[in-house]
Amino acid sequence: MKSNVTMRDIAERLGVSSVTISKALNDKEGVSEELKEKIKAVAEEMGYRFNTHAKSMKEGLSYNLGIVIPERFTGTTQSFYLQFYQLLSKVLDSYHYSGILNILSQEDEDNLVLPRIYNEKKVDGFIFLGQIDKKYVEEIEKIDSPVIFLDFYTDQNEIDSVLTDNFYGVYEMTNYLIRNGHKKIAFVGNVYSTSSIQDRFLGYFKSLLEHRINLKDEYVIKDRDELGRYIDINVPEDMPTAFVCNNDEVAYNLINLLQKNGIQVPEDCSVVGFDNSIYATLTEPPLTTVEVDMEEMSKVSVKFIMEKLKNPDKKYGRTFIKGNIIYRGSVKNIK
Amino acid sequence: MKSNVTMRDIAERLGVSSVTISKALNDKEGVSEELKEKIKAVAEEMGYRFNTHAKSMKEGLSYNLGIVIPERFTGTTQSFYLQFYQLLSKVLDSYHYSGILNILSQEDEDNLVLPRIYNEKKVDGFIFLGQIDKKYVEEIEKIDSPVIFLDFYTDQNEIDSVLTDNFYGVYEMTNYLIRNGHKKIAFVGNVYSTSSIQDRFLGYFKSLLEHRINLKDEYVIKDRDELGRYIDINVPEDMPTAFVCNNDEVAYNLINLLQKNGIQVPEDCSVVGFDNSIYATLTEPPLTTVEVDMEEMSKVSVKFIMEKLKNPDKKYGRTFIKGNIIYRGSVKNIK
DNA sequence: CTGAAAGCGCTTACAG
DNA sequence: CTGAAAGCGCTTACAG
Repeated sequence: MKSNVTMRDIAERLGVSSVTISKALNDKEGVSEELKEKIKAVAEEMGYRFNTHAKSMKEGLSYNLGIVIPERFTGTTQSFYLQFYQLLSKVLDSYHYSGILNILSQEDEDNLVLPRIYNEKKVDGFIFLGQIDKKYVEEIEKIDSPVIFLDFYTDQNEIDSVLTDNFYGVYEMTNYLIRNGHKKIAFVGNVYSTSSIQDRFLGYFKSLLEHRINLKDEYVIKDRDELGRYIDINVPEDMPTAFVCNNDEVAYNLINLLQKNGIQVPEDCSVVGFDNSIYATLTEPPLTTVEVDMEEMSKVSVKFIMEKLKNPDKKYGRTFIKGNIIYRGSVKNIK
Repeated sequence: MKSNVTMRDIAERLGVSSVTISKALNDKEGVSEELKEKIKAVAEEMGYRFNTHAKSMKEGLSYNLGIVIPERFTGTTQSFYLQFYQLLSKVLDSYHYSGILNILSQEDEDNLVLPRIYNEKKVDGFIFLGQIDKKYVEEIEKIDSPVIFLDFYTDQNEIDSVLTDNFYGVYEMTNYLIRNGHKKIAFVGNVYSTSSIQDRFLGYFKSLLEHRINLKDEYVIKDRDELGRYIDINVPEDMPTAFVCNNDEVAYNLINLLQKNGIQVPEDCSVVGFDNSIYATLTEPPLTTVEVDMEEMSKVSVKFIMEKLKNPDKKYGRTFIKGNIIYRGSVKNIK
């Protein structure tokens, strides 16, 4: 297969002009059906491959999107955002777009250096994943291409973001526990750590409020310090019948801790998580948890970018995508 | 920031030609140092962004590489290849290249459809990750751009591949067990399942041979059927003092199984894994295992592509990259 | 239905 | 040290 076959080559071979080739290959008006078929056949036969760069230059579109993940979210055990990238990549494919991954180094983030792919016009827009430094967000706002933030928002800036509905996810989960007869329900997570955890806590709190259950101070249990480092969990003296954990990993740790102390899950006490990550299937019993709808979030993010590409002034603000409760064995009906 | 600033705009502003701008911005010969500095300053000030597509069209290079992962390796729990993509992406960055992820759907693999990014000339070469159908490999060989296979090889074809050294990894691990006094050593894995597992088994076998230890049939224990589905592990009657597992997940399952039967690790018996995946840190005690050197494998793969780009006839064949043994608590010295 | 002309934004010889 | 000309491979009006 020779790679240097151009439309002109096909044109010469058929004794027509390259304009006609372009029209035929792009299924545009103005070429007879017969000629069109012939052109397509010859193109195939000659091993013709379309040169996107020529089109890009004409149109000013690259048909690529930049997906940016800050370096600190890319450890060996953290595949959450990579998973997102993979889904985004699939969605982009359906728009005939491609995704370019850009790991944002801590250095570039600190020095407010925008991604190289921006300065080289390699992409038509960006999706930024995860929490990003405020100053850097201000820098991003200067970008004159569509930008969507996925799984992050900040009130400081006018940004469009697509988020998982932390609040309602935990709200519904807590309702579910209450329907199963639980009243002594604890929340595990540091409310001052991230706004996701804060929202999850508030969902739990709203459910308690609606059911006239008092929020007890000792039932809000820290799992990490304010810098995000995990600390030992202190099980309260007055044992709850259920624990709402801010994520699956914490639920996993908690269950191990409880079992070491001879407390059986779910017989003696129920535990629920959030994320439906690998940890949710590693506990015995497996965790009832909230599955983040990454697929829907990816679809919505890309759709927004495409709309903004057509209409740059379009604003979306914050868009919340509901997750689904995955029912497994870690909750007991105690009615 | 206006995006439509071109070299010509800078040229007009400074009363020089766009050729001079090009030379200055690319640090080429033929522009006085003084003018060069001035041009760079004005470019910065005008918010100039380089248009890669124009360069690509001239040179026939896209400065992008396609990273292809078959769909079946992309489940929620399988982040191994995504991890690779991330590392590759970083390495590519140092070459001023970008990586475009392409999930190869089962349908396209079955129908021998090459990635769209190939037919659109969006990339200068490909790195294929993981095992791929023979017929599809034959199709890939027709690609007239550099191709490297990462973590896969087949004798059927003349392909260049970068592989983890399964053989020597397990060989050294088994030697390590023997140095610690173990003689009754079992291997856990189905030798007929994949060639990686086969090679790991052979490494184990070589170590036994060198130490004049007989290979016992009942010490080669199946963990899955030939289609790769996990089956129950049968612990042999004559209990080994150590188990060499073909990967960490299997080691994790084995340890759980042993502990359920009242056998303590490493007190009663030692267990080692392979991969240094998340499972290696989830066991109690954590697993002594072989860490695949993904970083080095990524570096080598990209380097090969770059060399092949300069010299298309260059052949590398199979390149093995050694992993490192990570020593943790799952092995006991029984001397 | 078909095509000649111009242009997208660079870079590469080559001439001065 | 500086620049005019040509070309990379398409597409978009416009003319016939």
